[in-house]
Amino acid sequence: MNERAVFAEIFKLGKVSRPELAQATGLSKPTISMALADLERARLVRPIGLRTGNAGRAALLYEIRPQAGWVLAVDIGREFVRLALADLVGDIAARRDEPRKGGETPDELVASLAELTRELADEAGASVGDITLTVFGTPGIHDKETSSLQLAPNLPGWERTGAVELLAGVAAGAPYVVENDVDLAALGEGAYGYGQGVAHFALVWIGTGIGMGIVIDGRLYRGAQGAAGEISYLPVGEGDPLVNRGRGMLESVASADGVVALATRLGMRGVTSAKDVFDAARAGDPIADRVLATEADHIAHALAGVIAVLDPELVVLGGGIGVQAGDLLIGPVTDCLRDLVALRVPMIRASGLGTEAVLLGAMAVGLTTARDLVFERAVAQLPAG
Amino acid sequence: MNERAVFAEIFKLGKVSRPELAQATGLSKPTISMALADLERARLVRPIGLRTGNAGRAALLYEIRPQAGWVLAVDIGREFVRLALADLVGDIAARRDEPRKGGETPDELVASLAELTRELADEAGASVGDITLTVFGTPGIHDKETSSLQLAPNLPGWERTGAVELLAGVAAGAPYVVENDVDLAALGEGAYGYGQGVAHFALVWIGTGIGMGIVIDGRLYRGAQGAAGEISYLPVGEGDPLVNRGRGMLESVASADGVVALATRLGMRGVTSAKDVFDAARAGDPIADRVLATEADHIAHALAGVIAVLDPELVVLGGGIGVQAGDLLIGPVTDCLRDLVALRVPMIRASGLGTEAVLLGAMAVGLTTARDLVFERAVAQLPAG
DNA sequence: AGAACTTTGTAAGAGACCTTGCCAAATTTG
DNA sequence: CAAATTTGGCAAGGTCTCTTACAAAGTTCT
Repeated sequence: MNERAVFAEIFKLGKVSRPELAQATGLSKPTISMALADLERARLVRPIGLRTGNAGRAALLYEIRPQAGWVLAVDIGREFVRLALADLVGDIAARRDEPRKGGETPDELVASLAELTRELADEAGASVGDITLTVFGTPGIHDKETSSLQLAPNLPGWERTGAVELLAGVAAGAPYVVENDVDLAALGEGAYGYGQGVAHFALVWIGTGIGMGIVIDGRLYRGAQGAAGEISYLPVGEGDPLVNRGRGMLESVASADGVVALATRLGMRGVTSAKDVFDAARAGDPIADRVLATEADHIAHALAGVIAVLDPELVVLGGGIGVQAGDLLIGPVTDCLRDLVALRVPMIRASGLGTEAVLLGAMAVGLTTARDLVFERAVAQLPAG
Repeated sequence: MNERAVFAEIFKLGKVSRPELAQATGLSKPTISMALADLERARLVRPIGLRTGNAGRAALLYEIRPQAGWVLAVDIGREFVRLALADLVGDIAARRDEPRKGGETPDELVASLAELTRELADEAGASVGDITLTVFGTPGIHDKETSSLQLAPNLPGWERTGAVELLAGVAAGAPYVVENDVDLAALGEGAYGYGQGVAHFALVWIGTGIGMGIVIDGRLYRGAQGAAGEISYLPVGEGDPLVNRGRGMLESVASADGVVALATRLGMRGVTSAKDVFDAARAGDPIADRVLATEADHIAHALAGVIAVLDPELVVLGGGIGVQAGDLLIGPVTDCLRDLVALRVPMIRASGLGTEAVLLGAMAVGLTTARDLVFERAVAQLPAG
């Protein structure tokens, strides 16, 4: 139908008049009026007032009715659970970061998420039943065959068949999507970060673990098993690959733990986190400098492989290390890549989204999906209403 | 329009009756009749006769008019130039393999290709002017900005700005497409080989050089600069990466030259080509076995990186080494990958298309593009005719 | 061999949908 | 306050496709 095109256009343009819609969609005025009447009956859009100031008659402006749908985004991280509830236009009405207790069973986690969701809905002046769609960002790989999470050691119990289906209980049975957290961060980068308007890019996530989200033609690429971008297993650095089985070579040398281990090995004292090393480097500590140089070298070698395969236009560094030390790493990594890459080195940038990347990505996916859902549902019952 | 759907369906089904088309497209019988009348007036399809045998009235069968378009596929290889001329349904009407003189200038090469094209057109009972589209497969990367070929040392002179435009002269100014040969081989594998029906796969080409073609969602993925899959630069094997600058580490250890070099280093005598080594291995030569094992190991390590990034459903080995030694390599490579890959190892197969892969891929691209071209052209002048 | 049945192809009618053209309403500008 | 301009609504017309009905041409059964 034509209503779909009009609906999509209103999202793109915000407050908009009929003639503007006609212009944008290429449809005629009567068609636009008809479509708007239907959309208004379906309570998807609403008139917002007159725009005066231009010559001629004042135009009646329409906008999406924000309360036509609600999206809940949930980032299930290692230490925190983050939630955001937004209306259909994407304005976040309620937000919460909650430290995780650790070692919860799936049931316990779902129960606490459900409680938080109720609180958020209250705060937003909505009810849990109004939630159109929930998007969960989790570590590991969501195996849809068995509804379980693989390769997610920090979520014990979720590797069991059917465990993922428990998440339906968070928002009273509303539809939900489960996506890898790094993949969501990549989508967040594409929607709100440096990936805007870039067709092909990769987000490399370096933190406690290492992963990569790949965006091709503006859409997430997951691979055949949903394991695309699992670069923690890239053969990088010295040593027998078999020694590090199960964790991945790149991950063991380049992750936060790897940075701390190397710093300690080189003689730094009192280092308990990667951030300590970066702070020391900023203060001019020569050992920390060497650690950083080694880290940049490892990252560059990993990126060389990624670039050879994918030839992206842009690589964004995210995750704990990307956020904390991105500014220190971009330069050396780019320099090192010049020696490793055949053609032009793609842009390398540090993510500006910080710890919000996953949640923002979840919201971006959720909003586009929710818009389709809401439209489908409303149009299905249009003839009756 | 609806004619497009009907046209596409006839390609898929071959000889087909109106009721079958109605069934397949979901359109009604009168609509099909109308569309067929238009297509016939445009000389895109033709009635081919009655099908009797079924109960009821005999159905009039229609098919694509093969002479409605011609596609020329050209594989510009290192030692040979291969050409094939096919009609719009894909039947190859004329075929030619010509050894290259070596060291030709672009003008000389184009002139000899143009002469061969004339001969092929004669053989096929067509004229050069009938050719709808030409597809060229070349080594290196086609830079569309400058109309030149990069990273193609075997095609001297083609790195100059505008050189690629000379190719228009091969088939009297008909539209043409220039694509990397390995990428075309991947598309060939997708259209006629093991890649049929596989959404995400990679074709790894190992011969004199090394490359990879990536198919994602059934379509070729080229990357931002057209350099996706240039895996010759993957950091694999021992040694200083800088030593092998310009050639790529993987390429220097795993290509045909690399195999010969390793065999000689390990003490084999009289080895001049990789094929000698494989023949010896088949005859039970222990040194050749070791060379093969090493080769399998190198390939597996390279594939481990590719798989970690792309998570393909299938990896096909092609090119000289893939074709000659695919059967010997598949086993050891797969075994080795089990130790290097986190999740399930994708299928690894040796291409069955042999030296035809590039040409078949060029033909596959050419046919789909030519169908669109022919349709567009014919429908544009329909109102008049 | 002929009647009955099945399938195919065409013609006519009807309905949905969108556009064009025209006119009234509302606001700014001179 | 009138002219100009833009907006919104209404009516008529055209295009496209489907449904229905029927004629045509084959097969199968008796």
